[in-house]
Amino acid sequence: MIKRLNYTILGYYSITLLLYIIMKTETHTFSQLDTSSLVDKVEANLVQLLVDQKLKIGDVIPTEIELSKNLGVSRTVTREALLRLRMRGLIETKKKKGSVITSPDIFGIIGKTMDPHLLDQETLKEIFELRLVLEIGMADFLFQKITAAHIRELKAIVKNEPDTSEDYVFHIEHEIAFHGKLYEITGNQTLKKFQKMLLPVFDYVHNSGLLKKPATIKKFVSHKGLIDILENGSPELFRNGMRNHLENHFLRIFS
Amino acid sequence: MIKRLNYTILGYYSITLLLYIIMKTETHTFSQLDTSSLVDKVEANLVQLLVDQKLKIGDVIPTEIELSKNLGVSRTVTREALLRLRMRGLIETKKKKGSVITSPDIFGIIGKTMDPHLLDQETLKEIFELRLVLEIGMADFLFQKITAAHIRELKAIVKNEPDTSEDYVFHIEHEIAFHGKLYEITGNQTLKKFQKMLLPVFDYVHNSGLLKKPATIKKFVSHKGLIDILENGSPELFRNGMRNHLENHFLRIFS
DNA sequence: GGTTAGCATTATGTTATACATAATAGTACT
DNA sequence: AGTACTATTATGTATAACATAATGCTAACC
Repeated sequence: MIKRLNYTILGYYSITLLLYIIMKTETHTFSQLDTSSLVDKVEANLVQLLVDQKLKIGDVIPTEIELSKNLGVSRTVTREALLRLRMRGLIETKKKKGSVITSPDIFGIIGKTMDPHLLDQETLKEIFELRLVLEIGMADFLFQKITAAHIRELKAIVKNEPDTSEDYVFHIEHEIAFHGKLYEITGNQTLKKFQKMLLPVFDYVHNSGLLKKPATIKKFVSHKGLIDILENGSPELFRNGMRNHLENHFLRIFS
Repeated sequence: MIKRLNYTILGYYSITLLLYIIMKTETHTFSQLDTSSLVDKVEANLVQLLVDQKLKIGDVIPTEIELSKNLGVSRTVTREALLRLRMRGLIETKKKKGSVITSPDIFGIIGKTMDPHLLDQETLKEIFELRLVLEIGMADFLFQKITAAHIRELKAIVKNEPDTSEDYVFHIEHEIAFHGKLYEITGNQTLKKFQKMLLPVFDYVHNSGLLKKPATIKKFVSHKGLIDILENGSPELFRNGMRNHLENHFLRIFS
C-alpha cells in the first residue's frame, strides 16, 4: 500500500508558501514588479515543496482536485502547473493513481524533445564541437575507472573493424559502438546520457552539408591505437591520441 | 506589420497531419499500440509544422481558438500543447499578440528550471566531473579562436589575484571570472550556455559536503601559468596545464 | 478455494462556457 | 500632433460536466 501524504500538512505548507509569494508581489519597492501568473506561483509552490523535502521520491501527491482545493485555485491552473512539473521530469502521472515524484533526468527530458531539424545551423555545429571537447577531456576518468574487462570489450568491438571501409553505415556503427563504450567506461551516467542526447545531432551534422570539407577516410590514430594507450599509456597520451584520432573532424571544422 | 499565416493552409496541413497520426494508431499489427493522448498528438502535429518549415522563426501562430477550430479539439487541449512548446523553448507567447516562433535555446530552458536541490547526490557529483572534462577538452578551440585582445582580458582578470587567498567568496569570484572567460573565448555559445547552466551546481557541490576531501589551497599551475601557455604554448601543453590546475578538484573526486 | 468476469469507484483526460485581465488598436478630443 | 479614453481581442482563470482508463471490490463459476 503506497503511503499517502498528510493532506492537512501539505495544505498548510502550500497555502503559507503561496501567501508568501503573493505577499512579495505587493512590495512597495519598484525594483521588479510581479508579472508571474497564478500558474507560475503554483508551480513555484510545488517545486518549493520538493526542495524542502516535504515530498520525496516515490511519494504520491494529492489529486488535482484536492490540490486545487488546498491551494484555492481552479483545477485548470493546477493542471497546468502539474504539466510543467511533468515536463521538467519532476513527476510522472498515471491515470487513477495520481502523480508520483520522480528523480529528474536532466538530459533525458531534453533528449526526447530535441530534434536536429529544430536547431539552427550554428547551434548544430557547436554541438558537434562539444563532442570533440568531451572525448578529449574525459581521459582522466577513463584511466580512473577502466578495468581489464573493459579492455576486452573494446577489443571485441574493434576486432572485425577493417582498416578502411567504404561502407558508411558499417563505419558509423563501429564509431558509435567504440566511442559510446568509452563514455560508458567513465562510469559517469550523466556524461553518458549527455552523449546519448547529442548522438542524433552528431549524425545529422555529419551527413548534412554543414561542415566545410567532406569527411576523409584517412586514418590517424586508430581505435586499436587508442586501446593500446588505455592499456599501457597515460591520460596525457590518451588526450593527444584522441585529439589525433579526431583529426578528421577537426579538419572539417577549422576551414 | 507582422505577416500572419494563411490559416486555410495551416488548417489544411494540421488536419491532414493529425489524421495521419490518428490513422497510424489503427494499424493491425500489435507492435506498439498507441497510448498517446490528444495533447500528445496536437503537440507532435505542431512540432511537425515547425520541422517542415511551414512555420519559421518570427512567424505568429494563430490564436488558441483558431487552432482549436482547425484541429477540431478543445481550447484546453490546444493550450496544453502550446504550453509544452513554450517549455521546450519553441515558442514565446505574449498576451493579445499570440504565440511567436523562437529559436530554441537548449540549455537556457533547463538552466532556468534546474535547481541543485532537486538533483540527487550522484548526479551532482557527475556534473561536477563534467566541468573538468569540458575545461580540459576545450584546448583546441581556445587556440583556434584566441586573440591578443583575449589575452589582455585574461591578464586583467588575474592582475589583482593574490597567490593564495583565505577569502573564499573573493576566490570563487576570480575562479568564475577566469574560467568563464575561457568558455567565452572558444566562441562556442552552446558550450558557454552549458557552463552557465551548470555553474550553480558547481558552486553547490563545492560547498556541500559531497566531495570526499576538503578543498586545499595548494596551487598547482596557476591562472597566470595557463595564460602563459595560451600565449606561447600549444593545445597539448594547455590540456596538461589545465589538468594540473584542476588537480585540487580531481583530488576531491578520486578518493 | 482460487480464479475470473463484471461492476463500481476514482482520478485524469477532454469539452464547453463564461468571465477576468492585459495589451493593442482605434477614436475622439484638445 | 499628441494625449486620453474606449473598444477590441487573445490569453489567463474559473466552473461544470462528461469520457476514459485504471484500480479494487464483489460475486459467480469451476
